[in-house]
Amino acid sequence: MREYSELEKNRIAKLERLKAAGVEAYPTRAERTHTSAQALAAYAATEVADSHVPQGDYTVAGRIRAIRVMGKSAFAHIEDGDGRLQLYLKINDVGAEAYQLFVDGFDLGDFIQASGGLFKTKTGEATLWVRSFRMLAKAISPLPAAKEEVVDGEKRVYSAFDNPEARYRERYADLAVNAEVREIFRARARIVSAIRRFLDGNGFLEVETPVLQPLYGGAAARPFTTHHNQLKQDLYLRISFELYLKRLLVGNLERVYEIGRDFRNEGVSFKHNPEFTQLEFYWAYADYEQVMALTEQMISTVAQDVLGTMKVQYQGQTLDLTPPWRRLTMRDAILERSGVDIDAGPDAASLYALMQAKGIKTDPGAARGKLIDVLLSEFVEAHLQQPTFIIDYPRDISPLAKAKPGNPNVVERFEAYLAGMELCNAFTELNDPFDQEARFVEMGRDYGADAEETHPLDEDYLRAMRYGMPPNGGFGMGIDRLTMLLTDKSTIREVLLFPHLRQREGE
RNA sequence: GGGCCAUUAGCUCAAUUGGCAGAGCAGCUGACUCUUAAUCAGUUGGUUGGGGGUUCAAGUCCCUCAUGGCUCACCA
Repeated sequence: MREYSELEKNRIAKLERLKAAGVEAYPTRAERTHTSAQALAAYAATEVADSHVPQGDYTVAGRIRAIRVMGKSAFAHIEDGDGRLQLYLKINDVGAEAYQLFVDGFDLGDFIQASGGLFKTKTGEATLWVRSFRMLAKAISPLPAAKEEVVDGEKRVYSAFDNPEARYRERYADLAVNAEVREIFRARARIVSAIRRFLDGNGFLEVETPVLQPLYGGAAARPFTTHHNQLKQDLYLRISFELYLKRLLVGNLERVYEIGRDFRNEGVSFKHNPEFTQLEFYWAYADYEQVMALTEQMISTVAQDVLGTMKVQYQGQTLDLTPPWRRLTMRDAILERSGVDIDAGPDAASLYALMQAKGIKTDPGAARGKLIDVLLSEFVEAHLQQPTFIIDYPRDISPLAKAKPGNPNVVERFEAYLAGMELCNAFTELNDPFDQEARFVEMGRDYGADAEETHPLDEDYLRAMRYGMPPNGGFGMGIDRLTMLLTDKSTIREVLLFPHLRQREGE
């Protein structure tokens, strides 16, 4: 049973009074001739003899963010999608009845439409001298911010709404009250659109592949499971797009990409959300060197488009995205930071022994790829602040990547790191159906003890590959993480409109 | 899943050694026809996250549950 707070009861009473006075509190239509920014720009461009006399005819609409009543006149600030505008209401100009209605019936958070001319107050703020106004939508619940004003071009916030849990649970209120939060999502949209422009401009075709899949694959992650009732078939929410996009290369689509949602049934952290937005592209006749070059070009171009610079401020440091980025083999990276030469440990047992000798604690049963992963995340990642490509990964943790010619234990794969965080993952794609099948089987053996990490053998994918798949380079990147980097946010939740939170009791 | 921390009015936060739960803003009443954190006077608002315990007395100490934050683990 919903219970209204004292403040909400007040507003409901006001709503009743407005209705009694014949005011429609939720009219069907609104009118607007100018946004706040358009009105201010139009006024600024107007020749004005006496700035204290209202000029022009503007109708604006927005949410009331501040009200200052001084007896028989009142000031208010409204906020719309473009910014803020001050309103000035005077009893002589709007009429006693309407004026009283405003003072008694309008609250912070209400949507209002107002018409009049613009003038400058004696403190110099361009302000709408209201001739008429009306309610567009009455707010029943008070917005969770007490006060917020722009003074001397500087924003001052009082009692800001900044409790993270409340902000994420009631993101609508967060957005309504915190303009800088709206800005994050505008930036996010510009990032996605810049990526599309870049890939489209490079001859890539945007495609859409199934989210509901009979088999999951393309990454090592636990899937969400669902069920199709009529077909009586269990389905998985995809954990990656990879195997479907590469089927398209078999179909002679040479450059494809998809931007969409992946789902991974795993832990939630500052850089993991159960669903996240992924970009993957596949590029026929290219290898990982070409993909690397395209990657640094794409990300630096996006930064330039969105931020106007390739030197990005992130958590107090400057990340320079200007190509070319540093390239470092995984072996050298690990050797440099931990003193362990992974080439000297060609199998799990010998590598484990090397790590033991250095006093590095690990799980003795771990596969070689896992051990390398430990070395990388423990010794190297934190040092990879400036953009760096870590290249040439061990074969046994890369079942979809092609081996480096002359070195069967190493595959042509890279990951880009920025601010100590993995940003993207790419490789020269494996296109040999026999090798691919062997890898699938191998994965089943290496991780067989843990059924959840077993990579299911995708027979249809192998069938596709047997029709012939051109040599190609593939790429995957989390859009959320790129957005974190470009908006200077330290957690993924800040760049997701509705991050996953545990359900509250009773909801 | 583990560890640490947090949860007090609509919002942001106080509350000494366990000793009458407070402030600012918002709200309400009144004054005020160029204010901008408007100002001035008055005033309402609390199951201190839920449950249990110790105590003459618990926001404060103990147990437990819930949610969140940070962190570790997990995450080719």
